[in-house]
Amino acid sequence: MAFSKKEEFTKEDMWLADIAKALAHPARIRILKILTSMNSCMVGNIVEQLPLSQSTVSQHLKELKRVGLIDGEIDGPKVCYCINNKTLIKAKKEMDKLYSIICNC
Amino acid sequence: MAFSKKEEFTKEDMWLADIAKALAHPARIRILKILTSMNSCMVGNIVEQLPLSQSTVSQHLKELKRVGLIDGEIDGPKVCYCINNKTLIKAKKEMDKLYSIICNC
DNA sequence: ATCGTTCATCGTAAATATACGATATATTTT
DNA sequence: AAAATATATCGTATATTTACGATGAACGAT
Repeated sequence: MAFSKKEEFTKEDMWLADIAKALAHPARIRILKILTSMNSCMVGNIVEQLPLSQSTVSQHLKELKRVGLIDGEIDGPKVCYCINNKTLIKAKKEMDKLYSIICNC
Repeated sequence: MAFSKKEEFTKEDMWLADIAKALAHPARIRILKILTSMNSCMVGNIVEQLPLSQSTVSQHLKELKRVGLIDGEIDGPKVCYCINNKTLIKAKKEMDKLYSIICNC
């Protein structure tokens, strides 16, 4: 491959594709749901609810954070993750825009 | 890695993650838009509008077809691709469901 | 100061994705 | 039957993703 051609598309399509990529693993969808349902947002509590190791969960959290779907706030030795509503609302808006273009929904 | 743990999640989360995966490349988002905007749906016409080779576009079409977002109908030596509205509507519905759970949108 | 807790990062291995040219297949045209 | 056209698939190379254990860094408690 040598290099990716992803850059040769519109910023809009690239952004949406990147959001989709962040959602492209059931663990990450699950994590978003967990973050919503729990009062606590500690990594440990998330790990408990997933069939994955702590390091793997940490990587998934990193990917969600990369696109801005979640934020992590350091709280002593712990880290408290939470949904970033602003990004999520933008994602929903862009997603709806795509659907309105390509579909009769 | 040796094996994937994707199977250890709910069918719902797996399905949505798989749809997201299909949308996780700007070329595939572009293809969906092209299929909507054009009367013709020949592969050749799609290739013309993308900075990618014919074989690469063919692979992207295969991925979209895999999850049922598009259908391909053989028409002589050509293949006519089109959006599968049924899958798209289901995808939108499931996507909205996710957003309603995790977001105040 | 050391210890336990919490989490990220490093190193590593296997799987999957992305991209292309070359080739194969199928059909239409000549 | 041969040539042209349209597309899929194969082979291949590189990049990225997924997963884990081990290690490291930061903090609070002892």
